Amino acid sequence: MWEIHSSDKIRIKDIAERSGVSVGTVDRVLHNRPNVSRKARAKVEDVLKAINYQPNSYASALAYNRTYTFCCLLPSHGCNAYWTEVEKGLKQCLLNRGDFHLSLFAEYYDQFDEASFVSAAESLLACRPDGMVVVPLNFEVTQMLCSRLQESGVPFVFLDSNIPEIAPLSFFGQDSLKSGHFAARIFMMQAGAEARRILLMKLMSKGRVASRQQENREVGFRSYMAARHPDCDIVELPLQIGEEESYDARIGDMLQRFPDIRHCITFSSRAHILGEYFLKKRLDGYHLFGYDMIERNLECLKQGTIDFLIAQHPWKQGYNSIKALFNHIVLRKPVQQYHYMPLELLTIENYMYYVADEK
Amino acid sequence: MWEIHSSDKIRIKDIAERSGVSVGTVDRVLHNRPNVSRKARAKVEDVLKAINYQPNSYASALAYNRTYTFCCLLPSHGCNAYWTEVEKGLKQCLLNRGDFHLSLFAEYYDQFDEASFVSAAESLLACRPDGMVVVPLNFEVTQMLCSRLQESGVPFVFLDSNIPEIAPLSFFGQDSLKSGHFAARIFMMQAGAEARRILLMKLMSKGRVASRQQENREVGFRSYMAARHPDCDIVELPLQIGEEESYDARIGDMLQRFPDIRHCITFSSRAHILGEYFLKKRLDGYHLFGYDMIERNLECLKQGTIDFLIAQHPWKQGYNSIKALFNHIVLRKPVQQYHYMPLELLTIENYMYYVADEK
DNA sequence: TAACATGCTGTGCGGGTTAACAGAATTGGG
DNA sequence: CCCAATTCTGTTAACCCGCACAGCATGTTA
Repeated sequence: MWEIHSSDKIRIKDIAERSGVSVGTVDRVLHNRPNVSRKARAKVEDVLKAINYQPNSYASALAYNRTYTFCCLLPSHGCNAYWTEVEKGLKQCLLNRGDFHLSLFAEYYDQFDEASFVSAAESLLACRPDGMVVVPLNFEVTQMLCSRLQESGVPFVFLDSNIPEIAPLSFFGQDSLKSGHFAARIFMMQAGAEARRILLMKLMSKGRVASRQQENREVGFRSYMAARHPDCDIVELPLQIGEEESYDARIGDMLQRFPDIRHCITFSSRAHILGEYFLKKRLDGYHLFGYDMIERNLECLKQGTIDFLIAQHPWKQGYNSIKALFNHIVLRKPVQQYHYMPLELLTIENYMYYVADEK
Repeated sequence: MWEIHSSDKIRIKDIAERSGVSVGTVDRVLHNRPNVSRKARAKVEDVLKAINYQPNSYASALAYNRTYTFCCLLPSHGCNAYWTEVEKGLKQCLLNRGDFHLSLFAEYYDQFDEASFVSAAESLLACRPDGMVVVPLNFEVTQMLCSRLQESGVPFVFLDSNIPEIAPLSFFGQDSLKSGHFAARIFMMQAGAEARRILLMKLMSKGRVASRQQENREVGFRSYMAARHPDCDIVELPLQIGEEESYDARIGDMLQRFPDIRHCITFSSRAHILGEYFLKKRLDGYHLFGYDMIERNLECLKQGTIDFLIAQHPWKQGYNSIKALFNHIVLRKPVQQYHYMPLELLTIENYMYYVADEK
């Protein structure tokens, strides 16, 4: 019925033929070398525009015989499964492009220490990168790094959270506001419109909400609630990172104080703190909504103490960040500016088909 | 903090060095050529196993200088958006591999005419394919084609629906049973446990359910319902393909006959038939659950007459099918046997982040 | 002394890059 | 209008790379 051929690919030789000049002239046009008459340049450019020429990237890389250095600046995370997945994605993308000479350098910063961001950035700049993946901290320090990158013409992409004013080459992450909306829709559908009180667990660090994502999702969530369920009381349960031994008591207190609570939600990736508590205390009848497909959350999902998770596709975020830099810098292909991850809902019925990574 | 290099790649020369033989011997082992002592073969194979050697695919393809022909056998579909997406995925994957010499031939068959399957298969076999993508019809005719492929050692993958007994190289599609489960969970969460009657719209063709997917999803759905909501009455509304002019009357009849129905579901991709009816008649207060992100369903989702869709990722199914054949045949890489698409729930809040395709 | 095993060398695969050079076309000045 | 100087253009060839494969001389074993 139909057929296509990948070798319909256009070579420089074909362009030369179609524009009635020699390969030498085409080459001069492609590389902006001098000694091309206006007439010849126009003819070649016409053909180039008409056929959207994509040079054979392997052959090109082969001939250039150049190495590229990418750097990435991430929050330090220890055993945190989320950032580990991001890292795996970054590395996998690089290794998948093994036919090119690529290097990837990474540095970590402390999310609650601006100075560590600056010094990590400094040591990455010393690598003279051709491109960079940055997980932004606040505007000031991120801006400081990025303006230096822009000065030297080094493209960079933002991962996880965006700062549009700085205008990265590309952004990879989730739309936190919409994510909060979506969570609210599903959460309240389960709770039922008649639910009068719900619990919001917040993961804190040094007195502040532990991540910007958490903050923004909550904003989206609350805007949906204000519009659709204004009478529903949202009880907050803040838990400090580092004070794990106090969690059980604080959760117990809260549930005792508000015995009508049946539905809990968190915008952090640690729904399992509540899930494991329910399991340990053999509490039935609680419903729990959380974020991120990490080991401990998955276990709770299987056990039935977590009902819903929203996946963030950390692996894909990492993979696609490097892919964007590669396409832009090495292949000189155009790159989309915003890449929002899908808002994927995971339950006991469908988690097994959530694909974290493609080989 | 860490660094990796894609050019840590191992070459044949490296293997020769590490196993203490010459490149000639490594070559003989790699290609199962004769004249290699048991001792040398063992040494080389040890190294190969230890480092998981992946030859440079481009260099390899270059040296082979071979062209590969893939064929695909699909149901004919006219303007049907679903299969059009599958086709786009198939083509894109081929074109993305433009540095190799690949051809793709496609033939269509009539889903309700076994003879058309046989004759389409015949004309594809005449192309002497190196690999094939098949959307199975029933066991008999599919088996007939596949046994001939197996005889001549031509690998094939199944797309959309699987026939495990025939043991394809790989399968790409959704787990219909689990999909029905998942749909039931979400659907009944919205309907509420107190719902006593729901409507199930079934798309029919020549007196039979129009697709196997539809059938299997319904099985999954009903098994969940039987277990959790045994008292809920499932009213069926069969609509014949080709009798579109009768739809409105039949829907109207049914809704009048069962005025307590508020929640409707279909396992076909044509939820929009109901959605557009609700819109046209300005009926409010109905809830609708369906499948597939196609134009007309999307419009209903935006208008609010469809609440939920489950996406099937047709583009990815097509893309990954060709990718699997390519990896197996050209790159000689191992291929996973089952590839179930994620069960992704789409709503007005998150549909915009459903990514149909990557460039 | 065969037959087998091994190391070594060389060639081709093929787009893109780059440079060198000869010849053609154009320009500018007398 | 002619003759140089300059600019442009086509041709050619070397090179990038890892892999496939063939040929041959030299070992090694049965």
